[in-house]
Amino acid sequence: MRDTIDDWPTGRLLSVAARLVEQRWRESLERIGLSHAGLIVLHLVERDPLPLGELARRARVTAQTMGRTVEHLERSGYVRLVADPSDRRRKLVERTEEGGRVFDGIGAIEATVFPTVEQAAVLRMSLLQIIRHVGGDPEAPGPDGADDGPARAERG
Amino acid sequence: MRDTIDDWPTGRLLSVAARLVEQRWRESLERIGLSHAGLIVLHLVERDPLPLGELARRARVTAQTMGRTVEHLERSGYVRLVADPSDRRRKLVERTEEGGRVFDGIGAIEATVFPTVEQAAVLRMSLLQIIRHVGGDPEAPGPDGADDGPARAERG
DNA sequence: TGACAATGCTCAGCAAGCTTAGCAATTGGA
DNA sequence: TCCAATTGCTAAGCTTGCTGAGCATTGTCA
Repeated sequence: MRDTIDDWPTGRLLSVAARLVEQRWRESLERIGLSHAGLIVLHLVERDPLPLGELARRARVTAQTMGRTVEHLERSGYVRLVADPSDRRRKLVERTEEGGRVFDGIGAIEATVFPTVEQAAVLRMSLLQIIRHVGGDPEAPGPDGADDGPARAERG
Repeated sequence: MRDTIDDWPTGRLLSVAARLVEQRWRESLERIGLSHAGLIVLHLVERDPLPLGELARRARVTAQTMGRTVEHLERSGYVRLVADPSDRRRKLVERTEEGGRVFDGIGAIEATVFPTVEQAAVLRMSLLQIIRHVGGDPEAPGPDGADDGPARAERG
């Protein structure tokens, strides 16, 4: 009875699948100096600049992690940090032209990176359920401010 | 039109969901000095000791990463490293009694950590599809040796 | 047998999660 | 007005992914 992955708990399958897909992304992204985390940021600031903390909330990571990811993006020239005149504690993250070009070119390969699954819609729905259940819903505050609930700080 | 997570690509949802679930695990595991990665190892060596490389293949991580995870487990006293007399390059990873006790106590909380999803069976099937598609099937060699395919080295 | 390739593991270094601790700016109440 | 709490971000340190490089052992073949 050779141990087989079919018996693994779902949480473990989730971790492994996510890691493998992220790795596959890395293979596509590394040649343009972008990471999967950076890709998410470029996506989030597609329309308007956002403060660092708001980015963190939306991506469900801590402000510290987001700070470092943005720092790398900035070094690559894909985003720019702008001081918020209305609140000097804040730094707004803004996409550069180069960042926009790179991001727009990526949409095409998105389909080739993520493998085809039979019941994709159900998969999406399940993942959203998990995220909502475990991670809360940090999108309530809205893009123009961050006055509402903390992202996932209810455990600190 | 406030940006909402529902529009995110599935790969990104997968990453976020996996991370959130892993964090929840950490909250339960940290008080006993165990990590999610360590938990997987304790699971894999439940029956018999396995060489480090075989563990890496089954968990779909690199040998270096597995080496470090096992090192931490060893420091916590949950596994033991035994030299393989038949191949002195190898180190067999073996669960200690303490490791067995801890692992057995964890099964109970497994259900409380992973949230309930409506179509759990479809979710599992989808995750397995992704893993098989992206990560290959490194379980072919069998537990008593590692003579077959490399885990995910076809890209090196 | 002796040289070369393959295998198993380790070391060093990077990215991206996390935590705790801390500084600066803003807000709010006495 | 002024002090204290809150908020936004940074610093330092840990784990776990990764890569590339390197050492020891084993296997293979001339």
